[in-house]
Amino acid sequence: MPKLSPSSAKRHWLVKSEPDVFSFDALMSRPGRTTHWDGVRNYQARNTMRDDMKKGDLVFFYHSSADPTAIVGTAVVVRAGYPDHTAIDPEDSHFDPKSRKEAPTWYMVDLKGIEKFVRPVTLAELKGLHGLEKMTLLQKGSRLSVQPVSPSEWEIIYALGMAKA
DNA sequence: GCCAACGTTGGC
DNA sequence: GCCAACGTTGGC
Repeated sequence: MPKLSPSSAKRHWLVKSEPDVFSFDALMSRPGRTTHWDGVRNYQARNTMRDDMKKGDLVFFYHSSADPTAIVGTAVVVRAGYPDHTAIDPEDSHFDPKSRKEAPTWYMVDLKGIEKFVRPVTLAELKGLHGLEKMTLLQKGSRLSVQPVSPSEWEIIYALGMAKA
């Protein structure tokens, strides 16, 4: 028998990062391959991190403003949403005077890198794949930096990323 | 560097 | 509540 699953099924997500700012390799080089996903200042992405991302959920790591733009690896949520302390630090570039310690506006999660893809799965390639027509990343004008990935989308992309060339 | 698309702010 | 102006994102 499989282990009893928690109350809700594991979900899948995608986070964007500019590799010049914080790359997947940088994540894998951190102690414990783990980082705070801080600095997100968009309400929809905030809601996702605060309300929906749970420990154990799997995450694609996407390089934006890169050459090429691509999904480059996987991570796992190791801590669910909690207040983003950079929002209440006046010295921090992500400081937001509207956020207060007693009533945080912004949230973050902790991510741990799992696997670097054998090869990047580029945005250009994703656009041509059957089964990804509804993927949030591929919707016109989509700019969400934290977004959902469906189980079938995850399967298609993961298989490509981990396939021996 | 350009610019389309989006989110936020603030005047009214 | 409307909407113009502005700032940001992010592909190209």
